[in-house]
Amino acid sequence: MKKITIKEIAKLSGVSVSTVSNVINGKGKCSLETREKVFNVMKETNYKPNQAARTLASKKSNLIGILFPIEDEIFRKNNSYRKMLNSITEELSLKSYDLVVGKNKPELDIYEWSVKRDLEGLIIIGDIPQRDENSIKKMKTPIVFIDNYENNFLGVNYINSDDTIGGFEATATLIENGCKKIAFIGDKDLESHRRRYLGYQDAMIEYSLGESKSYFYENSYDGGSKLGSTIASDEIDGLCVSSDRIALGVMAELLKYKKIPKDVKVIGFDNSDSCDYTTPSLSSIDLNYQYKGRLAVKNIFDEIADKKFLKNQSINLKIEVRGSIKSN
Amino acid sequence: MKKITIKEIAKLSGVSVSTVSNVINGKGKCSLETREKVFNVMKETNYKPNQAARTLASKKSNLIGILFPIEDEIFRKNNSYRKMLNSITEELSLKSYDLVVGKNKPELDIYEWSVKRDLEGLIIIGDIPQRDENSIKKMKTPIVFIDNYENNFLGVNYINSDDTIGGFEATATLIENGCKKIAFIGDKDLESHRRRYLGYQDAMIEYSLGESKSYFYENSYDGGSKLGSTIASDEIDGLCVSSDRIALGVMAELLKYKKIPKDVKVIGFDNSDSCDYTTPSLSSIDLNYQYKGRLAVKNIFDEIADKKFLKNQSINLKIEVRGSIKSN
DNA sequence: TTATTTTAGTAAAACGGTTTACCAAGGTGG
DNA sequence: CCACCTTGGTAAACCGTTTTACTAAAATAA
Repeated sequence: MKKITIKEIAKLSGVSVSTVSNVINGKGKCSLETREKVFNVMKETNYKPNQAARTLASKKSNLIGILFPIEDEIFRKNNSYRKMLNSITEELSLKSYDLVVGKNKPELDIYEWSVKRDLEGLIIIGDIPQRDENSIKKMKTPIVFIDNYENNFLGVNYINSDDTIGGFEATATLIENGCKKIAFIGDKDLESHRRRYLGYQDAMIEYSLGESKSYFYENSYDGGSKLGSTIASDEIDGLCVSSDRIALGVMAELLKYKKIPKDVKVIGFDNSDSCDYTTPSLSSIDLNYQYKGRLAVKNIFDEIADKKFLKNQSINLKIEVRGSIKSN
Repeated sequence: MKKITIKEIAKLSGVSVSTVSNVINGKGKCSLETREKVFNVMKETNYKPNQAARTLASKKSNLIGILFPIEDEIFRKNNSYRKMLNSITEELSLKSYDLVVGKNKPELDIYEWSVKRDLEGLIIIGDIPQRDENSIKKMKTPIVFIDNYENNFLGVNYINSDDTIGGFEATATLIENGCKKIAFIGDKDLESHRRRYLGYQDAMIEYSLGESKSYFYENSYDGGSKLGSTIASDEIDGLCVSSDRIALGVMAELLKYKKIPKDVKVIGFDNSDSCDYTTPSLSSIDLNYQYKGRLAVKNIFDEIADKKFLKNQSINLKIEVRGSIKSN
């Protein structure tokens, strides 16, 4: 069976190759009549243009790249990876684009990768090392950073969770549920946690509550667990915890001394799956990765289409109220 | 700055384009001298061959595709997605391949997608609908199925967890830790659970223990939770549970009546993150997705290189013993 | 010595599209 | 009626590689 190419289609529909190309891409002028004929032939023969040839000729690969962080704090302990990937591929598929996943390691030169594959856009999760900064600057195609707290490039779109507001809302929720002595727990080494702490402080001021003790510890279950008894003795009645992991650790220990949510109410961050698997279940702030992914793709398409794009975009966070705040 | 192509390299090193191509691909004959000269010029100019052109000319895209299940039972509640993706891209990067993620939805014709992108191989997770079967049969490039329990194609490589053995090992571990009356819990609708049940039965026979009651329920935390009190009254001392999700539900409820692991020992499947976030922590069988991903890529490369490949491969599962079996 | 093979390399034809420059025919305005 | 635009379409160049078929020179065999 002869391979069916654009030439074949041209021959079968009695027009030139360029006309077929024009029909495919909706460019140039062409009568309705010939357009239909060409479409019919394409349908009958089940012709699909070869992507490599198109890419070579037009520099349009219909491909955007993604790089995940090597050490990924956020993705390590929940399935945001999956949610975001799903929303990205969903959005891309609407325009027949595909997603290519690069291996984010030192050997990879981001710029060269993107040129080699003719990527039309790039999504990068997390901060990037200094070594990559030059690559980024050279890039001619749209770039979107997600969860990048550190680097600061021009002409690059940043998508970040609105952590400060998230911290505020989390705290406000506790207050509105009757808490007076609210503590914050977070990891000082993480910018996201520091921002959430700011939001927490804002809320305490806003609601005229003195700032209670706050605890900074490594972002781990055991870390939280170790804090449990301390918190019990500190007569805290509300806990705004900057990660579910810590929160679950704290809760497990704290439950030995106090009732949750009766004595102490707890809210975490990440809305990871584990939140549902404790008693009481853990209320949490959802980081909305599904939306982040979707937005990243939209931004890239907008920029490809030469529309204006926003330089910084903050993502609203949503609170999932569960048993650790309200018992039903 | 002039764009640097293979022609440029040829000119600068005073050889023909074909010689440069040969040097790049290590084909044909060529003196050490010219080889070095060409390499030097390539290094100086920082030349990287354009992938689209290579693909067009050679049909080698250095790209393999992956399709995740639309409704993914296994990936829904843990981060195997991430682990597998990491091991796949890691393995691919060793040979400068990239991974392209397709959106697995009805509109996607798997075969056409793979032809359009000149994919050199395809990894498909989970069962596929009948509609796709023809696509698979047409495919000329290697395919690897992971976690496909339903379809049965020739010339396709299947990678599956050895669920039966997993069920056996899980049960054996309970027995070796002193359990006598061991129950199995699983979801009858899931083939993986059914296989684990077989392994459970094998073990009970092997160790000359009468099969105790087994429970079948939907694969959910609440489902497990509802079973908790029943199990408490059934005087069970060991539980082989076919998913962490159910297991965590059971444990939460069961803890109201019994001590774990003293009175009842529990083991789950999936080794999800949540296992660490309970007291006691949940022992679990790891499904080894990291290895599955790695193996899938290796199989594809082997088949590309025309080596023999195994038609069916079973993946050993590893037990993570935690607090729900042994207290330390 | 001559015939034959090997080595090192080349020119040109693919690969399968897009894009540019151009053209003939038909319509329009002055 | 002529000059000019619009419409519908084409031929050929081009995108950046790989691959095929071929050759001149050097090495080896007879």
